[in-house]
Amino acid sequence: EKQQQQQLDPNNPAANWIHARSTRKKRCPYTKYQTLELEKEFLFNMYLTRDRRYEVARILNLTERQVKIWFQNRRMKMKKMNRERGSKDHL
Amino acid sequence: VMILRSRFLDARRKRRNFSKQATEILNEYFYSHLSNPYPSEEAKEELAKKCSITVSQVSNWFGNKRIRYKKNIGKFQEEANLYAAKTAVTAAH
DNA sequence: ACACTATGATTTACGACGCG
DNA sequence: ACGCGTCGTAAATCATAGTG
Repeated sequence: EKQQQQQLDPNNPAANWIHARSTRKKRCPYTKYQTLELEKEFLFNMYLTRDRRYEVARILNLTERQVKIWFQNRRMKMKKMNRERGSKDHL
Repeated sequence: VMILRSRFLDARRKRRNFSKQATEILNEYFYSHLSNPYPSEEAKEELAKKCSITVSQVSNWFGNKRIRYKKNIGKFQEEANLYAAKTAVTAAH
């Protein structure tokens, strides 16, 4: 097992908080078209059925996993936007 | 209408750098918790209040700080020493 | 005015954990 | 066990602010 060092020494990188799975896929930004279509689908329904997910993935040339995760992230984004919109809605 | 809406939403990316005092507070926390710079939700709320920014902004700041620090520790060495000395003085009371 | 860098915010992709 | 949900995050990228 890894041994932890002290944080008092400035020379110490103090790094056990270095994660990063080596197998992680590099983030690749989606095209304008892909994003627009995903947004349209999200507007239609925030949650995907298995069939819709398959179709969307096929049409946009993304994996079903990517589409699933995009919707999960999109819901979190909406939640965050609502949270900030609720606390103070002046303007 | 959609255009106006999109412009408004894009305006979220309009930003101002945080105040010197806010950055000071955030850095103090970061360097005094260098072995585990992950503030709890409660700690984030406290930092947000002290810095006059939102909790999301505190999360963004720590996310950016952790990755940028890790990517180039050398570049932050001077800053790290500065805050280490500062907190040492504070601790010495 | 203009590169170039610093910095705050947003976007992909997971790991950890929850629930039915 | 499975499979999809949320939550918090890493890492890359974006967009602008700051600086020389």
